[in-house]
Amino acid sequence: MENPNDDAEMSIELEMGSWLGRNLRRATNAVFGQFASEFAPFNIRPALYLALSIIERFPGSSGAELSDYMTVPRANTVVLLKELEGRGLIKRAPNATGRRAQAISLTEAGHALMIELHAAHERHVAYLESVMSEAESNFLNALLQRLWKPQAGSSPPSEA
Amino acid sequence: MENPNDDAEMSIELEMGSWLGRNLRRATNAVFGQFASEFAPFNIRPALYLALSIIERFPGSSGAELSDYMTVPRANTVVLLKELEGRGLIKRAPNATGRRAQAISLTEAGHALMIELHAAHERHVAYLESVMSEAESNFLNALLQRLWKPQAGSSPPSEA
DNA sequence: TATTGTTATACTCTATAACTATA
DNA sequence: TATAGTTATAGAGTATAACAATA
Repeated sequence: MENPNDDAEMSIELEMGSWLGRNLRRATNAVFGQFASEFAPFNIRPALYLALSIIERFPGSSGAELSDYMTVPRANTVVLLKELEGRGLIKRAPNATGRRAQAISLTEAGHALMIELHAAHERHVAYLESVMSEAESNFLNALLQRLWKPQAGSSPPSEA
Repeated sequence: MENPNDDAEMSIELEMGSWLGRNLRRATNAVFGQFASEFAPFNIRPALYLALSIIERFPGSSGAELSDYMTVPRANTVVLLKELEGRGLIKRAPNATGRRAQAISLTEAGHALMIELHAAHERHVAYLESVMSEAESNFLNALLQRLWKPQAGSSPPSEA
């Protein structure tokens, strides 16, 4: 039997209110999957598009700043930057103030690609909008942020 | 500077409505992280707890059935079952109807552990309830399911 | 032939430790 | 000493291909 017990399965889903984590991950994968199908022609993953978008918006940022924007460990952005640089989409110039911090910016090819990526992104957003209303989306985002964003007053004042 | 531009960062988060994917992943990780901290003493990951819970509820299931319940490829449940069996939490008996399908059930140790795991799970749920109300949680779950669950009428009737 | 169990592999993002080079 | 950049490794869940054994 390929669906042993629909009622039972449903009860599993509903009773264990805390399958929230699972629900979250599946939704994540679904959204990323739709994103991937939209961006597949450009071979761009979500993380790459985010990095490119931030670089586009804040050209001249350093890798550490990019990491801050992405709220991701530096070690990870390094890999992204390496890949983007290898593909000729970004360039890293020695910062004016010194040689350590790198001033990252899009190349011409990067700018050109971003035009297409933004279009793909709009299609992705359109898909999401077909699934839920803007009000629902806003509420969803607010609830999600409540789960991971440090809430004001939720942590005691720094002891340092 | 460790937080280069709070306003800019916020604008990134808000303008790109489609950072929903990112928002989802971070929320997922946060929820799983809280789960992990609660289950750390037992060295049980979410997937293991889910598998154990299903086996507890539907003893005698086969691996394929468990895969159906979890909506996960068989290849993955095999690994989970192997780990759980290795830890003495489940047993696999030759099914009465034949030798292929395995009748999976909890061992005594498995049942004993589940008592503690359920308690840990309740603490996890309590945490989630401290973050959002039940109404919000229900709405969140509904929206999430809309993102990944096949919607009624969203796919054409089977052509088979 | 179809299904079950299995192994291996790959992919996503995230996270940590540890090293180098620079300021 | 502190920061930036880097490398390597690991962890979580998910997914696919491919094979053997069984029905």
